[in-house]
Amino acid sequence: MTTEYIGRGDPARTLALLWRDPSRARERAPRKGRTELTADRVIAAAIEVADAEGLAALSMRKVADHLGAGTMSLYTHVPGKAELIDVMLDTVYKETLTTEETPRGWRARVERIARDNLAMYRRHPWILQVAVSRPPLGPGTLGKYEHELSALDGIGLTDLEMDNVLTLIAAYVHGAARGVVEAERAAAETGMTDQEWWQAHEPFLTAVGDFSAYPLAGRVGSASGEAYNAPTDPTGAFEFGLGRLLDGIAVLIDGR
Amino acid sequence: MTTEYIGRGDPARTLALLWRDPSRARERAPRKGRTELTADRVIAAAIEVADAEGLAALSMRKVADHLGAGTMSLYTHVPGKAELIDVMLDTVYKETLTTEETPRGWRARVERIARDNLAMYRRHPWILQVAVSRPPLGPGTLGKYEHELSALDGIGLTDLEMDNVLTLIAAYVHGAARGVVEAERAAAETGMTDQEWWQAHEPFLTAVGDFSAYPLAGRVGSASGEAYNAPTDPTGAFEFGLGRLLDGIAVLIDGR
DNA sequence: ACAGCGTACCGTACGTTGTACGGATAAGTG
DNA sequence: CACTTATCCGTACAACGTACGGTACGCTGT
Repeated sequence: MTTEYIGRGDPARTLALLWRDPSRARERAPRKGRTELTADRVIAAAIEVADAEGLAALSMRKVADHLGAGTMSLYTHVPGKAELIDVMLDTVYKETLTTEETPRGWRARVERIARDNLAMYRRHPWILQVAVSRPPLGPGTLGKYEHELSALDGIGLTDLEMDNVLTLIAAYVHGAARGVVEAERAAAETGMTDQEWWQAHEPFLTAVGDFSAYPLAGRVGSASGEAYNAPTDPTGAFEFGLGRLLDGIAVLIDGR
Repeated sequence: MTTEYIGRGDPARTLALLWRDPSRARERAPRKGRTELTADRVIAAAIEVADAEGLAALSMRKVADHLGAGTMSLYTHVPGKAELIDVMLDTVYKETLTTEETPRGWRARVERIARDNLAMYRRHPWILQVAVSRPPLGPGTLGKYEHELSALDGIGLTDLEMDNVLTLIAAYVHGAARGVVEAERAAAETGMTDQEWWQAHEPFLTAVGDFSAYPLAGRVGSASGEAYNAPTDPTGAFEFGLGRLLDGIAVLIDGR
């Protein structure tokens, strides 16, 4: 059921929040007997709620409850929900910037990027619902872009090609991750396993009748059904697609 | 700002609606002086609203107003909003099944599928927000699957590979289409052109300061900025990615 | 012609959402 | 000890999906 979201707040307010200076965070002492509310705590709590219950269930009231604060208190630290989501996104991007050693060879590096992104979507599935064009220009977003560009630098691609390759990977991983994540969470959200879902549909479906118009769908559908014991196998599909994708990029790079 | 949606209704009710028999639609005459309300009219109106204003703005009240009916009258013909969205999706899939002649050669056929899907997302951007796993098992969805499988039949792929290739394409096109569509609609939805958006961010951004940590991002970003006079060029990115994707699939097919 | 029934239609109401507004409280400052 | 200012939050409003119950009218049986 689950309504979903696209973050789009006031640019200036969002930027101020994104680049807020943590060094001079507290100039005033917190009120006695209170755990102080800060932008960081609000953002962290919001991410927790979104991780656990999805963007649909992310409400200002729920975040406030999570913090033991009044709903309207959040607005002291965050301009509104749209801006909050923008900042949540940038915060997660920041987290994903691990300092692991980078593999040798562009193919291994690109593969790593793809897998890191998939892992991020798995940890924070709500990110799949947040708009991407005109991203929040925060340290996390810029850092992630820089990091991913570095995987492609110096192997003979033009700047435009580097950008295009990253866009290609981002598009693919986003799409494939949707499949993986939705399959993972489908059972929990609908209260039905894949098996139960099929069992709920099948009797009705066969009752409605004539599927001779869909011979290929029947053949291929039951082939993958038998192989995975589920309507689809998103993780296997991710691996397959990633392989083809890297092959296609290799044609470009190795052709030089 | 815009909340978004994932359709997930009661399976049995959705199926009944999906496979409803149009031949015996009306057994009772419409009430005098009224244009009769039907499931088809509700669905069509809902698609119109979603096309024009986005899934965020799709409300039962608005659909009813569009039809000159009371809000609760919709529930006579449609079980609820979640089911309505499922059926809207299947209806659009049905529309896209054109009977154009299929090109010769798998590459041209797959390219056509990708472009057809992009065109569909452009016409009905809200589809990008609707969940895909456990799709509505209606005539449109099945027909679309069958149609796309037929482009890959008989060229030496296993059934599983055929399914995986389609999943790959669907994932990529979905991701790329998001970029295209969001760029197209960003101006309208935020009331700012790309230029204005940059102008709103730039002064603040340079004021915040030090971007020496992002040398590649700066170089590549301004390279594509100069080339397209915009932060990104999603349509060009779509073309580039599609080319690489087809190259990668060719490695698999031609390698046989 | 008329009674009775079943369906189509819809007004009202409830709980939930984001957030504008104004009031309360307390830390910092003179 | 007054005054300023930032923090915190209670109340209120409009918009949402939809449960519930009522009304009105076409159809069927007599």
